[in-house]
Amino acid sequence: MSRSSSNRNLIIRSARHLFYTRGFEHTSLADLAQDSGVNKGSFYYHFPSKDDVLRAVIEARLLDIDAALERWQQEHATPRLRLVRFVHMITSERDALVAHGCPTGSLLSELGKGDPSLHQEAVAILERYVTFLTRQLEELSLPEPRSLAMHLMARLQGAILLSHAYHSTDLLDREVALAITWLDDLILTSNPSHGDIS
Amino acid sequence: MSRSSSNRNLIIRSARHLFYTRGFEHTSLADLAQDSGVNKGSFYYHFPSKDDVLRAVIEARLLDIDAALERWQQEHATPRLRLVRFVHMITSERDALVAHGCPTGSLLSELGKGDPSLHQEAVAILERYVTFLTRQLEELSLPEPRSLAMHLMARLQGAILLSHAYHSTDLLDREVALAITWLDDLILTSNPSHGDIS
DNA sequence: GTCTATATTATGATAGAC
DNA sequence: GTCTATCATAATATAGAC
Repeated sequence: MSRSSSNRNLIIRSARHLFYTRGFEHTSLADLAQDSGVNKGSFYYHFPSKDDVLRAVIEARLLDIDAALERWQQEHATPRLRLVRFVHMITSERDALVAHGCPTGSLLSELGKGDPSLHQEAVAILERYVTFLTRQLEELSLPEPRSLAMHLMARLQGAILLSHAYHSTDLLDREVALAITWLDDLILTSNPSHGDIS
Repeated sequence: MSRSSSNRNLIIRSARHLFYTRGFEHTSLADLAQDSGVNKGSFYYHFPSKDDVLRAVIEARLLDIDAALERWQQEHATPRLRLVRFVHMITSERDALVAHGCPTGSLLSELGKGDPSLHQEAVAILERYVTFLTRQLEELSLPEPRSLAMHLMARLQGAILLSHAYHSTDLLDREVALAITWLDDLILTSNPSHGDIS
């Protein structure tokens, strides 16, 4: 890997972290330069604008998400287990979520007020998860799987928002447990045969 | 009402609108001056800083919310009807919510990354609603009423976030209907006597 | 209380040597 | 590809006349 590609990656690495913890607008190029160790002047060699750093960050997240979803698809035998694995992602990230909110949700919220083109790119992240969830619910032969996927996403996004507002991990844990229960009820009442496999 | 108080109110009025539709950070004092018709120079006569304009906006919203909750308390005979009235607020505001998100949720999200003291003031808005919901659920003798109130808030916040992201009123309407169903199930299964009153 | 400047600072972005 | 220096602008905030 060439030096330039390395510096480019260092910038993206720092940007992922800072855009999440401080927000996109609140992170200056100076912050990024300091955190990454890359000189401010080199910046515009790698990216035409600050917006494009965000685009690169979103692209990097999409790659990570695709890899994770693919992994879950392989590692877990049933759709139910894959759904549970998705919800448990929240438990494993709980501290960061309570401290800084959901990376995707915050981005959506921040970009919702600004550039529509950037907002669309943030929606693409959300859509990756929704598509994954929809596929699992479809495999369970549940009716209107996409609406169910949206419902699950909405519950979790809301749970993270409130947990962040109140700085409460308990609240987050409770909502995660409720979501799992909801999922199980959904699966068992609609198609009992899926219950025992998982 | 003196001239100054009028201008102060004009500023707050514009700020409520612009902070909501464009976000706090994205609204400059120049924007505020233009929209309100109040000269930029007069600004610091009425407010020590831009942050204090936001504080005034939050205060104004708190007053409005308290008035609305009080009204609902009077106008609706049962806790269930008050809860339903709360959820229906979302339906009546649907266009703005889909276009700009939830005023409270956006503010929480934006301030979560910034000044902690301002963030706390935004949480106070949320808390007003949560307290109201908790009281209604308490009157219905439901167990852990505050957790249930948080759950309802989380669902609705999440629903608004996704509806805004996807610009979908249908999604919002579906989630509102689900929330009402959830409420009714909750009330009927836990204490059937409350069902017929409403 | 309101208005016309103006100070100050931060930030995204550029120029050009190396 | 990287660095130093600098520009241009926009935004918060202030000074002071009226």
